[in-house]
Amino acid sequence: MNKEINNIFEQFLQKESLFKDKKALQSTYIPDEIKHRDIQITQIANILAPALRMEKPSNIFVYGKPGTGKTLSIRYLAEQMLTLADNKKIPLKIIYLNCKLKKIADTEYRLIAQLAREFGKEIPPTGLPTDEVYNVFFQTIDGEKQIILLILDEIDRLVEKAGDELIYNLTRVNTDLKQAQMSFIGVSNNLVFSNNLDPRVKSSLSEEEVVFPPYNAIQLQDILKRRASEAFKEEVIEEGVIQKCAAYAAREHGDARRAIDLLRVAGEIAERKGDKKITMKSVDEAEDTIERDKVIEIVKTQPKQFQATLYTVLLNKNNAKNKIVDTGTVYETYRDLCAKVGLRPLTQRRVSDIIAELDMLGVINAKVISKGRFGRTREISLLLPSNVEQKIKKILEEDLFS
DNA sequence: CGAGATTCATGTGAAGTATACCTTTAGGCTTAA
DNA sequence: AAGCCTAAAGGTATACTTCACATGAATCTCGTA
Repeated sequence: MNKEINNIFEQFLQKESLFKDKKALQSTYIPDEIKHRDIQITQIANILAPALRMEKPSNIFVYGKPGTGKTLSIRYLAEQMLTLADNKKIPLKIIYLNCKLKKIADTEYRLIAQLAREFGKEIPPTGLPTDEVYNVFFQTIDGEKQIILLILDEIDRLVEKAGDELIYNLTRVNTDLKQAQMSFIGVSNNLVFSNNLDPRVKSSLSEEEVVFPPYNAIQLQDILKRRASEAFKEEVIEEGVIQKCAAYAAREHGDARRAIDLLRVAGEIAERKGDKKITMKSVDEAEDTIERDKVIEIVKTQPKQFQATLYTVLLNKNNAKNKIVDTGTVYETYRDLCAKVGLRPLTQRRVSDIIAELDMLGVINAKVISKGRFGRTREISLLLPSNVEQKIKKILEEDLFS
């Protein structure tokens, strides 16, 4: 074994970790107690409670900005209900689906297929009629008396891509079900989303509504302190670090997830450097790292064509004087690039859609504007810090030219 | 000078096509009685 | 004759293409003051 590598591991083991339990800062972690969301949690609990008596609860529509504890609260309740149901032998099933995940739940077929899979049915990725998959799903769940809670996270994404008819169909399944009953919990980050919904869909989905307001700085601090005490060992956090994390997040509409990420990454950075304490400086560094890692992760997992499109945007952006490019120039360079790397070029129509999707992912910023006499186009710009941009460029080059 | 027409470059919707994958069906081959 | 395998037929979802029309403000045109 390589001696250097071995050294790294040895050193790592000798170094005393700052963390006691890193899980407490990961996004999947559900704490025993959720702070400052009592009102929302009781509200939802009251609505869902009938499920434990085998009565179908009302459908709920939950909304609030990112990082306001929506997903966390619901998962927490789900967990509680499941343990209770398990003890008392109540046939309760809770399914959680995140609709923004590409290839999982972003079309009608895929959503239903995924649901059926949750119940242990094998559904092929394509080939079956959607009706058929519906049938399989119905029959599976109606096979026994049970209550099903379906949590659709980021439901706005789903509706945007697949239309609201799908939701309407889903909310009406109960009329066809003899034994089982199904309720919906739609979760959305987008506050105005429900206004664009078909009124019928809206009324059936949001029989009840729960709003999650942003946390304020004090609440954020409180949450962070709690998490930190679980995650870190005693005395490893320097004075003011928590406040700083909270302040950063409060600036971004009280996004607790961001605050927690910040703290975790700051801890990781400090640990890697061999520091004994997490300092303010680590937080600053974490601030840079986080955004970068998030975007990089997205970029890496995109299909080749998306990467190629993004790459041409990057190329053009640097040549343009005001850092803004338009669809036409992107498409031209895109074709050149395709020729260079041996990729079959797509039509401008498709590239236009891809640009729109990249915009939705938040990697680029594309706005449709009319330049009067000079036609109309998308003004594409990047909002990433230049070091992130360089890194992405490198990754794309590796991916594309190999 | 100003209202309305024109224009450009691309957005955008609808319909069609290619591909990958599915089930069903029919035929052919093997096997066992 | 029954059973099993394979290949063809017929069907679907998805990503993409093709076609055609929609947009919307800068610019042009032309009638009027």
